[in-house]
Amino acid sequence: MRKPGKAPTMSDVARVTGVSSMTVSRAFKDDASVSKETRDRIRKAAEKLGYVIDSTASGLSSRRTGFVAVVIPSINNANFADTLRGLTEGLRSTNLQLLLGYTDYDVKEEERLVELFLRRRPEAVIVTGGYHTARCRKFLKNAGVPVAEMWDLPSKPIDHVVGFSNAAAAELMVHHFHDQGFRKIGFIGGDTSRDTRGKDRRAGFVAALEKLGLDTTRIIAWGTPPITMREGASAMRQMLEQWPDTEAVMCVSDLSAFGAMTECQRAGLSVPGDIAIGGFGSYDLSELAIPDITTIDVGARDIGRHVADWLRTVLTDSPGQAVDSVSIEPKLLARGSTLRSLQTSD
Amino acid sequence: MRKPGKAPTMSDVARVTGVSSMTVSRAFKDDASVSKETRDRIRKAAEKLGYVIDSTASGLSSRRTGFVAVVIPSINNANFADTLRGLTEGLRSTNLQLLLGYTDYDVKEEERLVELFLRRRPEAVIVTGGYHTARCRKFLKNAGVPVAEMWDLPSKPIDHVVGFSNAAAAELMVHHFHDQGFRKIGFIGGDTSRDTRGKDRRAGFVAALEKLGLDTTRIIAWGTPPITMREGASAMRQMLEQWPDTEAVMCVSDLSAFGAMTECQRAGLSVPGDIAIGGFGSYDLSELAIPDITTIDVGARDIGRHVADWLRTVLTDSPGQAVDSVSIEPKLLARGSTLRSLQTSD
DNA sequence: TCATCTTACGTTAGCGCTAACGTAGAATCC
DNA sequence: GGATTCTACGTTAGCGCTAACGTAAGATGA
Repeated sequence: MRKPGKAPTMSDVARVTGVSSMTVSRAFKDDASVSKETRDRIRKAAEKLGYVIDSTASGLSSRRTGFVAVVIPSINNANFADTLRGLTEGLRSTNLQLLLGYTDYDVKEEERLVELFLRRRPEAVIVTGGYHTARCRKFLKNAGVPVAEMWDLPSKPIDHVVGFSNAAAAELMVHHFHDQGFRKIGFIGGDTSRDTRGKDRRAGFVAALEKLGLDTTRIIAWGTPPITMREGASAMRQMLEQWPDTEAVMCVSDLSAFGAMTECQRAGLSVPGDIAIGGFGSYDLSELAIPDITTIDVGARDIGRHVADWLRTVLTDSPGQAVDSVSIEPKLLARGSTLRSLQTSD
Repeated sequence: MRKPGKAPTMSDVARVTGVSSMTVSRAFKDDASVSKETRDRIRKAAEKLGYVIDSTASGLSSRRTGFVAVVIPSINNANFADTLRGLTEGLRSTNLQLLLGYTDYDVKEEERLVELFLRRRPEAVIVTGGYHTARCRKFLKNAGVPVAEMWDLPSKPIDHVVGFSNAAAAELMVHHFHDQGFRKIGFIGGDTSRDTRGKDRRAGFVAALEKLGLDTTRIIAWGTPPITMREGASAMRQMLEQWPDTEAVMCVSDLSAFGAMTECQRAGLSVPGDIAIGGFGSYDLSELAIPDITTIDVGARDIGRHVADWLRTVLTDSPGQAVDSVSIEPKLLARGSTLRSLQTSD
């Protein structure tokens, strides 16, 4: 820790280099008109002084903070991590910085975060999902900056959208089960009051079963989202107790699917011989597990990339030409956990 | 998006409520002396106007930004997520906000992030690990704010430290292997040029083997940290090819351990019957896997909590009384993947 | 009863930076 | 060769807020 006095300012750098502070300011921007020698002199003096430009002050003055507020449900989730990766990569060429927050799947916490973040005057706000508290919606609408909702296709978008239909994705899995000859199909997910994307998946699951004329009662809701592997295992235990003749189970995520599958295996059931299991999210885990787990790839990284593309257009390149919202097409990855034809003899 | 004009300021709120902007400022702080009625009137007017206080300006003026910069290697890692959770919980009572960045295990990227973050004038900086570029160290030392290094016990700490010895943790695993009667012991990890904690674990592994007089050559370095499940599987394939008589393998993380274990199982080897496998980090996965995987719990959440405790002391409560650095004691969790006595007959 | 304290505000002067405009000197043009 | 353009800076004002200080009116004390 540097003790003596306060941090050096631009005028300090200006003084030692014999220029005005405005020239120092210009020397720290890319497009400004400063001669190369002057710029190098200033930069060198700044580095020697330990000067670091103060974004707080420059943001106030220029009215450009360089912040993009991003709110995701969880920081420990391969899918959202992929989206963030796409975002980060797409914004690397800009000088925008992510102001990142996670809600733990709580819209009230989202509201709190959005308010906190808006105080920082971000140049754009990116939220996950299309469900928000009324107050949060108001904040986002009044923010005066571009807003993107991702990972969902809200019926009443606030502004820009990059997402997919969770219900349609769930339908993919149901149809796959049906194609494989399964008829007694269950669903494992968390408490739906929080995870709205999980709720949409479950709704899509039920709707698809109804269209096929199948039983829609085999549903276990267990645990607070994000539902863990352990909770997936507990849920499967309940499922087997309540409906022992279940032929296939769709899980709200790959993690719970893995937990459910290991629970079956511990109970002496063969997957998919005795019961088929599908997941959601295309985690590494679902590819490595034995058997590998059928899942749905939602193109998480693409979501981030699309959001970044839109951001660059709106914030820098050409603010005029609006980019349309993007609808991602989820893909089913059929694997061993639901394919009896692939099953190796044990 | 609100189109007309600019965002309302404090003076706008002051005007409609008939007070000075200073009173509005006070109405948005907790400890200030404003009558309850005036405060309520101001708050109500502000909400109606859609006024949100501007932290950029207040930070510049008060020289307190409310930011705590946090740099972690990865956002998709249950361990660091737990640490962040501990931090977030510990700071909830304050009005400090995390400015979060991830390095992808790259110290050069850490340097870039630290410089970027210092521009925001955080009130403290928290970094992961004790290895930094020279320029990054200089930044941190000159920052003029408290700095914490976590997840490691650096020999030359910059300021505060909350961590554990990765080498000692690896030793725990080696001794466990030895106790179980294993002598031909291997190590699977990523490219050590990046993941310095992984490097320390490997060094501790080698040192422990040497002390026991065992062969230290069975080491596979494969993949860029964070090493994935898939890379763990590939590494195990190489291990079995090069040293088919290996009895036990320590993996740098639970993820690679799971990949390695499934690779063995696919190859028809029994775990732990033919080969024992240990992981690191105590992920959910290691408990659910079949068999469950012996691992090392490093108290990730405690690390975050301790850092938060220290932060509260240094930044608010009583800046004078220094808190000592904290050394966490990793714990070995012995499980099925290394315990032959527990093995069930297949 | 008057000095003293307390409460609840208002005034003034910046925090460190940059937008907008100004300008001297050199380069360019026909 | 005078008008014009360009390059490389400097000057001025102000972004929106708060620290520090000031003050009027009521409360308190002996």
